[in-house]
Amino acid sequence: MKWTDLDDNWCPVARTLSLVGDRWTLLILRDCFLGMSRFDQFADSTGATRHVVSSRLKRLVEAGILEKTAYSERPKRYEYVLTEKGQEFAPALIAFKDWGKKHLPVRRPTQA
Amino acid sequence: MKWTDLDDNWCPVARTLSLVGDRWTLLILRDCFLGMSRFDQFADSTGATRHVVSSRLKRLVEAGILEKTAYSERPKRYEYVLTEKGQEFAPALIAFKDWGKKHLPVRRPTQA
DNA sequence: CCATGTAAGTTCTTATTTGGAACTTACTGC
DNA sequence: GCAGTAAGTTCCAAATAAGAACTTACATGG
Repeated sequence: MKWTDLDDNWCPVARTLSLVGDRWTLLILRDCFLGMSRFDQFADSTGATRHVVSSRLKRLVEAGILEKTAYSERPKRYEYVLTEKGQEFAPALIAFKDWGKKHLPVRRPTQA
Repeated sequence: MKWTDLDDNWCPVARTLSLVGDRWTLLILRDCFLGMSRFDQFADSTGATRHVVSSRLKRLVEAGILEKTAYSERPKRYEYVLTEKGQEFAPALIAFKDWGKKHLPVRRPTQA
């Protein structure tokens, strides 16, 4: 069975993950919650390749989780913003954050 | 940057996802919460291939999220059970379940 | 008009992961 | 010895990801 076959699975967790469960997707959503909205911000912050960021953003927009809007007409420039639907991923990200803080403390001090 | 480089990332969400963010992992954890504990149960329920299930279980045991115990000595047979650490993924899975129920209603009736 | 810069992708090649199915091991029972 | 059970392992093909360069559409300055 393929991962993409999960979109109409009996289980809501599976249906959700079929949208956001590929690598880097949830980290892009994290960045949106942190206030980022530009393509290069996502690429720099997550560390994913530009192609993957592009592919993930397209998927998230198609799913109605992010909204792609132009913030400049000439030249055409876009930003990606969480929709209300997207805002509702907050509990999941908070849960992962709490888990990571408790169980995976940073072993060395963070550098800028 | 590779996905596996995230294990000592500044962000706890990233560190968490470096453990559980690969395809099928969270669905295996879902199955554990549902009471499943055997290898074939995970393979049948998730739909992932046996190789992927094996690889994911190994990773989860290494991370201390699941515990692999023998429930039979002859022949040697194993089951996988959530540790306390693993139990603490419940909020994340509940969040995805809630999101999926609200935003991705099943379009056709589920069959047995 | 040309060069440079910016932002957002797109393309191409290589490396890695996943999908699929068969196979292997260690037992039990007949 | 064969069939069955449970838990993996192996191999090959397909898909995805990593990495880096390239392209497009603008603006600006000389």
